[in-house]
Amino acid sequence: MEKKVRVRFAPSPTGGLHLGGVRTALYNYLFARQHNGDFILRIEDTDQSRFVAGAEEYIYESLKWCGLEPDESPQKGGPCGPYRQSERKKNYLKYAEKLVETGQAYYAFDTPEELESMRSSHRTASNPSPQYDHQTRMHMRNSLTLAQDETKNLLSSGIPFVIRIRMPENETLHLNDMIRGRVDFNTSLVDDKVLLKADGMPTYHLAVVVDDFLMEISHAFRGEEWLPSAPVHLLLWRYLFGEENMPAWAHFPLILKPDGNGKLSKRDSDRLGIPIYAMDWKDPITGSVISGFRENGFLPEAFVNMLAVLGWNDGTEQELYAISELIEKFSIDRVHRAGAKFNYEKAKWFNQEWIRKIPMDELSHAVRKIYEHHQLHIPDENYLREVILLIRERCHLLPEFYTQGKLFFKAPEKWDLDAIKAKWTKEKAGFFYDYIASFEKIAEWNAYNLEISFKELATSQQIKPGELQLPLRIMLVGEKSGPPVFDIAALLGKKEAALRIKNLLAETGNW
RNA sequence: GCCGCGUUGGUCAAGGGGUUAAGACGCAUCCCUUUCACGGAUGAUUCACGGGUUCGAAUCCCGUACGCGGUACCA
Repeated sequence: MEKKVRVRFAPSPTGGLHLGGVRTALYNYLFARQHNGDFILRIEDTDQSRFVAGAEEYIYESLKWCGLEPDESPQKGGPCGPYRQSERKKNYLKYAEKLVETGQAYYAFDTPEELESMRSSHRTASNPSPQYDHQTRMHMRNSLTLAQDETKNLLSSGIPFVIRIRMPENETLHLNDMIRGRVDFNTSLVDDKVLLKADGMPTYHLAVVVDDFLMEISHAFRGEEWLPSAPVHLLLWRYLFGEENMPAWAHFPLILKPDGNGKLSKRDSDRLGIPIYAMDWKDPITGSVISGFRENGFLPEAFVNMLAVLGWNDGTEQELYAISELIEKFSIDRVHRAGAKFNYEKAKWFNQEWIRKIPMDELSHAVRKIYEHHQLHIPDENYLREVILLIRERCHLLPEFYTQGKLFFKAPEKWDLDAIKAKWTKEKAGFFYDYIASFEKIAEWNAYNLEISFKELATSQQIKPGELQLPLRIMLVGEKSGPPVFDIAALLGKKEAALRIKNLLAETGNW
């Protein structure tokens, strides 16, 4: 019988959720959904010293914003709880001890100082980082080198100890990665990783394996940085639960910084002025804020879409996908093997596309929040929608709905006078007075009629209509740019349009 | 150093023995618009290098270079 698909996203709560993390979560989610499986959030907080308050909630909220709500999580619970490794501490010791009994692991009593002295004494130019491995382990203080009673005594005396895996010598391990195919490792080249730390907490290596087993994880997907330690996990599965029960592995490529090389990091956010977290993350210790896509005006649909195709495509020319479509079309074997540089310009393009794509209800809700935040008075929903219709195609980021749309709610406070002053004449002023007067005769107040009467009047006064358009624009909105002038005037309404024209006309009297 | 993973325009990428080597972002020019955008058209910039295998290599093989990741009682 087929094993039920269960996929976990297992971040450590040491800060915000960067792009690589969200993408891993996304791919995990997509795979789970397309196989009708479960998507699980498991918090890997076994390193208490690096634990950052609030980070766990932040991760959960970020996932929710992205539309990737887990089925099981510390917040929601589930049949395999608890979902925080720190609360599962009691699970791990027995497995580590079992490995010691079978000779596949051993107790080690070396102090940090002793470890450091081993490393420094073995350090050479050709071996800058000596490992605790088959070559050095017999020179250290552990249950392999100590007499049995001595080990027993040390253990019962309460002296701190760790349990390390005993890597076999010269064995070739094959990992079948869903993205990379077969990857070979020689066990002699992998060190005797600590499995259980002196504080009784497991390291990641023991914890993933035990938890993946206990939580019946069927597919284990994570970032490429984990590939080098995969042989340890493989061996642990073989020793503890049987290799045949091991989840299928896939290691996703890294997301690289936009300039230069290397993994995208939170420092790049400030340096380049770009968001790299899903949502703003405020570090509770330093108080510094790493900016997020949400606060920069991204739609979650766009953010997720952009991330999905950064390192994956379905082989067609399609680039725009709703999450439901991604569930349908995503396939792990089409995920790229190479890391991808993050490109903020392209990210903005995705957002622009999604601003056009989402339903008006959703957009108007988001835009209303922005306007209310800026304390703009919205007369009614219909007016709001008319404004959105007019400027929607011009916006890349949500805050632009404010910069481009505020003129519909608030008269300009200053005008770009330089744009019209030089070519201004008394005749032009006269034209605008007449134009306002003509408003009363316009049968139906709309952009088309406004334009027709504007042009007719201009022609009758022997002024080129083109020369009058820029002044009209400045009168209405203060700036040279924006949607078509007559559309603006139409939407503003007769009274407001006339008022704005008069205001500037009063100003021109001083020229 | 050692181990692992990579390498198609500036960026994301399709293509997996025969292609004029797709497409998108960005850039440039032009058109549309008497604004700015949007849109449309056109263009510049590519298979890391060296050897093989083959009638034929971006594609297969071997080297090399370069980049990244790992080499913690961090995840």
